[in-house]
Amino acid sequence: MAYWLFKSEPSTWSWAQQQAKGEIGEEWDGVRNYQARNFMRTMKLGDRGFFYHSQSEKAVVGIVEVCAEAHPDSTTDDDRWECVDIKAISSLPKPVTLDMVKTDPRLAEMVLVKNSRLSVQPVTEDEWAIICELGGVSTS
DNA sequence: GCCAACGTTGGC
DNA sequence: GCCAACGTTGGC
Repeated sequence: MAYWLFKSEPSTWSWAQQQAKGEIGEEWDGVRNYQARNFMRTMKLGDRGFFYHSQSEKAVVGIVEVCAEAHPDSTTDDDRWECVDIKAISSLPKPVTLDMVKTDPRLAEMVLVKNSRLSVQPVTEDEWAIICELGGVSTS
């Protein structure tokens, strides 16, 4: 299984809105960046991801699961753009802030730190475990 | 609200 | 195919 990170401005699409969608999940649409799209194309059903709030909050706030593999983005007629669907799994007991990520030397190589503008990013298994630990989530 | 970093676009 | 101009993003 692969791990990812989905970034969103809370004012555009928040974790609360994502959670309200429940089991049905929601299209991760609106991505207009080739790198981000390419990552979504490689995602498989059941892959896990972090939900990150950018701008004011700057913290990983929840865990999501890919519930539909890449398909055309319904918000555009441009067939270059595809997206996956994701559903909320659980909130982090303790949100992991960007500050905490930057402070932890084990997370220095995270894409979140290295390329903060990329809206869909891969996360390594190690990084996944560390952020779960910092967030108070059991990884079992 | 500013600005740096980055990606995309379009003219040549 | 290169590169300058422009737009967008996101941290501060």
